[in-house]
Amino acid sequence: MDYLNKLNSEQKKAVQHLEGPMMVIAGAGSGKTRVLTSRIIHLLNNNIHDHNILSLTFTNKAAKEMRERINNSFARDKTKNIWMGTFHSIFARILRLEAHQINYPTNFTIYDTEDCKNLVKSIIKDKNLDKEIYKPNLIRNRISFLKNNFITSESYKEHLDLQEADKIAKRTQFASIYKTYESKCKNSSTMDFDDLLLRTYELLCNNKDTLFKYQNKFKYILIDEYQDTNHIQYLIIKKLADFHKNICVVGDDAQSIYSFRGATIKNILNFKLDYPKFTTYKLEQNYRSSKNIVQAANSIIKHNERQIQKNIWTENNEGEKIIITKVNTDKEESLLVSNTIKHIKQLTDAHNKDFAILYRTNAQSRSLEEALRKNNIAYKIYGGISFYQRKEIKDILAYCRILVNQKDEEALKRIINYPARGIGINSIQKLISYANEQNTSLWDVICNIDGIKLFNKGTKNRIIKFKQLIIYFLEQSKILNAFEIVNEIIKKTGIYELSISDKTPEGISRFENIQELLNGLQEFSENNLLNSLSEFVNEVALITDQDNDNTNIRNSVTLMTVHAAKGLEFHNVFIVGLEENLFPSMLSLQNKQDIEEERRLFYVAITRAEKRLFISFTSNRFKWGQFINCEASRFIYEIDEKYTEKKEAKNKELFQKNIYLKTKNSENKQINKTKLKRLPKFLSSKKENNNLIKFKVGSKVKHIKFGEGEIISLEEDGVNKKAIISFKMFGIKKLLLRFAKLQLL
DNA sequence: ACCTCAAACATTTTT
DNA sequence: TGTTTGAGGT
Repeated sequence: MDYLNKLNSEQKKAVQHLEGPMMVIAGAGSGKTRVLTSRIIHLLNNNIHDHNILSLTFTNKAAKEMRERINNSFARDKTKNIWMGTFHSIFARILRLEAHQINYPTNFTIYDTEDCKNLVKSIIKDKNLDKEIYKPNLIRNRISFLKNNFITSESYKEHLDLQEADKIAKRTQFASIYKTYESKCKNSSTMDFDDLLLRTYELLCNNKDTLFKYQNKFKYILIDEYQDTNHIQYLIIKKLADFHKNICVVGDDAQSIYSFRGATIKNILNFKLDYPKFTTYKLEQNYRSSKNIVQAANSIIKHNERQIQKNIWTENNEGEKIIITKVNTDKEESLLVSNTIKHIKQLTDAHNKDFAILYRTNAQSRSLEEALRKNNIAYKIYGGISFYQRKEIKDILAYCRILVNQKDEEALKRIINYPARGIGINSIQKLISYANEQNTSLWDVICNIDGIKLFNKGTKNRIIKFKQLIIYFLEQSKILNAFEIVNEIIKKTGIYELSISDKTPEGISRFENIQELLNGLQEFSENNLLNSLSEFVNEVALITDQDNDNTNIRNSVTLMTVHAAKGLEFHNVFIVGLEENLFPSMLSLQNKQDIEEERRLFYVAITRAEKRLFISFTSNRFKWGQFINCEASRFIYEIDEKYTEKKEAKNKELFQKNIYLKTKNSENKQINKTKLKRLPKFLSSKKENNNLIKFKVGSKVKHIKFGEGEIISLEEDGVNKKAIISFKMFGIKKLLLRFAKLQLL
């Protein structure tokens, strides 16, 4: 009963709730993970079998953490049958078990976002469509959006509004692309991330026995980060929980920040409609942050209308006030941050790992990096391209994927001419077209290349050689483990030679990455003796960088976007770039719901801090080669002044003048002068000038994202000329003409 | 098949 | 501004 003693009364109630639907509203820093793990321990203590428990999380890391904590209290053999993992990994597991029911092989492989984009690209090319109208990224996103709302290419026909939108955007062939995309995935025995959810839902809808089987199996369902579930996830959960209704969802509506990828706060707000007899527990005590930080966060979030009422409080110390600083440029901001880190390290026993710098967009990291390097402060940037998405890694993994599933077309396309073996783009294109015509897989065409008259002798021989190479690896993979087969692949294909001989800095880093992959593989192979290659391929497809995180070992300052920081905590947090058009983001300004999401994002940022919080904004930001005039974010004015302090920076070199939040007029005059000086430079650029002048009130325009619209009015002149446009599909938006890239119709 | 250079593009991200 | 993409040359 040790685990119960560590809980407060509300946590205890939530943990001890055994039967029936329940929702835990867990404020930031309220011990959410502890409640989840304690609840699982409590279930096990009450003789509920491990194989009857399903626990869903959003990241592998969260799942791993929970499992570790549970294994501290229980012997492994009592917990090993808990189904604990991400939505995607759990559903992939179900789909592999039930593959025969949905006409898929068990060994299907998974397309990541890049593979999907390449597939869309090749479909568009194959259909001879204009890639200016059918932008691969846009099409992929739309397909993903539809799948996440349970709209298949078949049911798309029933959604007239969606078709209308495509018609307006002149994407009349969208439905056909979608359909081809679906059938190509099917024919290559591959699924994209969205399929893992969509196919699971279809499986549960179409196979009553299977549904009963899993409804019965999962007597207790726990879901973490419920506010981030999207529609299809909601549908699946609802189906699975429908029989026992022992569903426990944990989340915080105030931390819902993923609506741009389909998460809907509705799922948490409407929980009561699906489970009228539910119980709510509110975890309102914050164990993480000082009083100042908690109350400042409360003062921000209360500006949101759509939320569940709660009162987050803490017994922690008052703490230091939040320091808000205004600077002139992003460069100064970076210096301010790095100097402050240095300063705190001198005054206290803080280490690099106790600091985090959070920003709205990845692009902001550059100047911060520079300043940290200058000050010799070790840092680590999160985000950007993850390990498994690096070209050199994906190329090797593509060989692995082919060995697991020869129909995996995107994998085959990656390796057929890598390393270069004289099978050029033309030959590959011919192979693909032929495969499409014959409605067969690329690999089948390669296997039967002898009977096909499309190629000359040389090309044919090279293709046959490639085929023999793959067949050799296939043979070898029967006797070698994952580590050994990958070793064989990189030696035999020449990838090893190729990468070790590249002595450029990038080449060396690529070689190191390959080494790291091999190290990981060796460890994996030792732990998974059976079928290790296919298991490795399956697992790796759903793994991300954040899962192998090693911040604490490396003792460096953390740089990341606010999104990436969710769930983490640091003693000292810097939130930089608190400016209108940046945080809140420009694209969110016209829409109240989007602004509320940005506010939640700011709330998440604030609540990462345990002891000290620093917020800064600049009046000029260098962006895309130009200085942009900025004003303080509205969010700064929303923090109750009781908890903040507008402070003069210590470094005289940085701050010759007193720079305070509210010195709006005097400060800005100075800045406007510098801005004006730069103006002629922009105006002398003919292209820029013409582009801006041609837009008049009443002009019909087209925007890349918002589609067609009409300019209602114009504001300001010169570089900052803005247009208020009424879009047919997206309503009224205010856009900076310089960035909007509007097309005159 | 490889290189070079200019144009285009760039806004949050997990699986 | 930096990076990526693709066109055009060899």
